[in-house]
Amino acid sequence: MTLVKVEPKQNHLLDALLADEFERLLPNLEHVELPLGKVLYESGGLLEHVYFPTNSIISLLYVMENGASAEIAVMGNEGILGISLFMGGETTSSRAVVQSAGHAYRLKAQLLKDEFNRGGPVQRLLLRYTQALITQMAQTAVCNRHHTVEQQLCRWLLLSIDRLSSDELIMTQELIANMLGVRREGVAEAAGKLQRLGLINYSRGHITVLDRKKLEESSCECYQVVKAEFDRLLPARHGIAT
Amino acid sequence: MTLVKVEPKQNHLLDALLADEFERLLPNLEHVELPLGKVLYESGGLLEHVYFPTNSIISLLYVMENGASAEIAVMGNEGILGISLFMGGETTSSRAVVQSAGHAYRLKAQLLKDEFNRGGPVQRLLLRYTQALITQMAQTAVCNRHHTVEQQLCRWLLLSIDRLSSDELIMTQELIANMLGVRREGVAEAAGKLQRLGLINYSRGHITVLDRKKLEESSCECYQVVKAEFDRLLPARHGIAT
DNA sequence: TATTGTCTGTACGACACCGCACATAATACT
DNA sequence: AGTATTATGTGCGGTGTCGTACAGACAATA
Repeated sequence: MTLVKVEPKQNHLLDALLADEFERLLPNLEHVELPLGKVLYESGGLLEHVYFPTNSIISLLYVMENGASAEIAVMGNEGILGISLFMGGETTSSRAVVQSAGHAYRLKAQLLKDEFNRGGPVQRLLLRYTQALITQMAQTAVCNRHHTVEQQLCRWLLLSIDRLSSDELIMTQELIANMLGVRREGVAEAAGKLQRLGLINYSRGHITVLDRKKLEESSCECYQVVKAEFDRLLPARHGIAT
Repeated sequence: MTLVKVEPKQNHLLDALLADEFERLLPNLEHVELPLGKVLYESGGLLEHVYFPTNSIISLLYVMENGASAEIAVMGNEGILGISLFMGGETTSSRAVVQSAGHAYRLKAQLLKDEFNRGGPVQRLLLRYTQALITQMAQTAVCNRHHTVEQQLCRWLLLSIDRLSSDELIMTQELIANMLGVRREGVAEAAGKLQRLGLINYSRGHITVLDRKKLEESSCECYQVVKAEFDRLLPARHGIAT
């Protein structure tokens, strides 16, 4: 996998779409840079573009009245940001934040909506992705209820490196805490333990996954459930078929 | 509102669908009884029918490997059970259980799928409902992270009576505990407090909401967020328009 | 080099919830 | 009526997380 060459192929969903009649939209794709922390959608705001991340990660974050937050879902090069556009809601009650800096292709909202409304394979693929996203949200709810910070941290790290095709993350513990909806100290404790066990290496905002296998073992079942569902609904990377 | 007369109108979504070209499906609607605890879908199983609850409530429940459970979403006379059918997944990783006994109309899976694939207003309405459901799931995730059992119990009671158009529930604390993913004792404690405050009346499986207003005040913001989103996406009850 | 700001590690009491055990109360059964 | 079953209330120690506070470590900059 070439991570240097930047082209639409780097987003699997976009790649699959382009393989089909979606191709005519290619000139409308805009390659944009997404700096860490940038807010792409604000809760309740209008969606002007949809985003296909390539080497970036975007978090859907819900921010409560008292300022506390929790991550709802995360999307990277496997998906698209902005599903509420074609789902008919036009807006969401959550915020979209760049969790890992990188790039994405973006497309004017109306163009994607038109394409979706044509029905056919493009629509089916987008809906399948949405279903995968629903599974992720549901599992997040379960995970928040039953699992420890350490387990959740493992799950979160795995979901992140999967979407980066890399084993290094640029991410402070403070930010991870915001995502998981826990205290920074809780993340520090859990991360410290994982580091002592040799699963990861943590140093001032740079996390490196050293032992992916053991990380999966330390994670709760939620990671596997979500991954399996994504693999099932969005197999390989091409072919909108069916 | 006539709760005695049983007809498709008693499900708002179905009602809206029937108002349109969906009418031809009327003879295919089957009126079924849903006893408490009946499992309509099992995790990973195939969906043979979709259900439009009238005076019943259905819970989407995720059951973990160790047996612990958590409610993902709840649906009543405002919605439909079986969205993963037209979303393309065919199956879900959660279980659908009757949380409050009653009735529903059901329809063969293929018939709904065909109707959905025609596109147009029927499809748009089903997708808008799905988006509302997504909001509910997302809010459940947040709620599980940040709110107390007491707050969640209030939210849960409100969501339930809204879907029954009644102020009485038939539901043991044990079952509520399963839904919320907490211990029965936790529910007992919270319910006891609400009862002492005069908000509800609890007696061996019969809950009566006495002071709905105060119940809303004791609930977390999650209830209002979900309700507002349902009202926004599925206004009034008729008219598929737009 | 020195200083400042950022990131991380650790400690302590408080609190919510858990798991367990058991007592009480209401209902169903015979 | 008496008995069994089910539903609910309560208490206890244990644990995970919170809120707060603070100290150390590293990085950037001057």
